Amino acid sequence: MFQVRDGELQALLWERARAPFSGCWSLPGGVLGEGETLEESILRHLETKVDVSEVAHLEQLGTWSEPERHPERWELATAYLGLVPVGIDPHVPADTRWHRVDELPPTAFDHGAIVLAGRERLRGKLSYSNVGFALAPPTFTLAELRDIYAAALGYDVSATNLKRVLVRRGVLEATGGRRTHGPSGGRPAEVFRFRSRSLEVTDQFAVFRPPS
Amino acid sequence: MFQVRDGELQALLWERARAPFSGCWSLPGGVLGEGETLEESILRHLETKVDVSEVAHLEQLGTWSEPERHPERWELATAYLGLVPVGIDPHVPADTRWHRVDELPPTAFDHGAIVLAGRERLRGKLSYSNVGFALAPPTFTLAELRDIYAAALGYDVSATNLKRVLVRRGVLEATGGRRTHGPSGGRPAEVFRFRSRSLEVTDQFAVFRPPS
DNA sequence: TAGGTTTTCGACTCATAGGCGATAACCTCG
DNA sequence: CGAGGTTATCGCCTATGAGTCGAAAACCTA
Repeated sequence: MFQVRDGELQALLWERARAPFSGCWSLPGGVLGEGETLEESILRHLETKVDVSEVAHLEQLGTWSEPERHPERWELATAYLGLVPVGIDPHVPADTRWHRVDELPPTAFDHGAIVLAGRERLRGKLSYSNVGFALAPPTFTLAELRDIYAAALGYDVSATNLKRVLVRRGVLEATGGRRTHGPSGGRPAEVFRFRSRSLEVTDQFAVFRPPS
Repeated sequence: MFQVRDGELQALLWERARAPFSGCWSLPGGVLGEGETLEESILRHLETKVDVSEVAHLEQLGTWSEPERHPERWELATAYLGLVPVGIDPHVPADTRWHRVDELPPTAFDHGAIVLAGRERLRGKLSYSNVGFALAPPTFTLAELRDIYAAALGYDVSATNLKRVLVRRGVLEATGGRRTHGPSGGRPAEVFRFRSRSLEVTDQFAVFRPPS
């Protein structure tokens, strides 16, 4: 589970009280039940940590199978990538905390590598899809969206260019409203929203394609 | 396993002799052994069908977990995408055949959907990576490479543009050799090869990025 | 109403992609 | 050996999308 918090990309982890990896931080999840779908299972285990209705996007990341990943048992793990919009502060249990992806604490198993794989997946999709909807609140100004993209991508982003690109692609649309920033004044910003709140991929990256 | 054969993208399938899905066509694979990596397992099962040293690229595609996918048992499947270069004609058992992905025969389980998911993954990566190396022979002319791309992508491709794009990206390089086409004459074509024969992703698709 | 602040717009440059005709370099056949 | 056919390649053009930057717009406070 990823969320942009305090201007940085953070991941939800819980601290293990028992061996193996006691004291290390671990991804939320658990054992797959018989006759259960992987996605059902993820949501079932997630419910013990957060309100799953706040998860705006969920997709399968991959399956890790190295036998050494677990010191005691032979156990595969299928990881999912989940995104929570900014502005939501889900209630989490005492052993569970958000951690900056850039400075992960010691992690259990291969969970550190899985988190980094999830970040790369997210970064790629931000460029060629509308996944941003799952990180952004329902409506937002361009400055706010720029900060979200910058946090997730890890580098500065120009608000001018971000708007042009996303509007041209039909990903963003103006709500018509305006919002003023704070006590310091400044021109009120236009308020935008994502046209769709389900994953859509930009087809423009199909290269070598003759314009039909 | 995909290969471009007779100018079309084809997938390797074997015909089931026993229930369930007797007479339907099935993906090569089998049950994961204890303490085995998924990739090791795939290669082990594949060895009974083809010479695995001819597989130029192998990557995990995803894990399918719907309980209804198997009529008798509860069974997950992790699928891999493998690519074999043109020109190789691996010896396969009697029950195993290549099938055009565009006209799949009746398939067992959800294997039809898995094949189509693999094709989409391949099509995407052809645009933003050098995966072509795994479909092309060691050296080739541009006309040959164009035909491979056209077969995999499903639409015509211009050789002029293909060369320009792949050379600019540093994916292709000329060997210096030339090759003449056949009895009908014509200017001899330049011979190319892929600069690298392992997967490399074009970074140009990271949009919103200021040129550092 | 002046000055500060933030947002937005427009003009420009740049890089990559795609189209098309011209030319190059081979063949075969008379 | 030259004419005509065939295939490959190159050069020039256009189109499109991305990135930069400065100017103007629209708010605030003093």
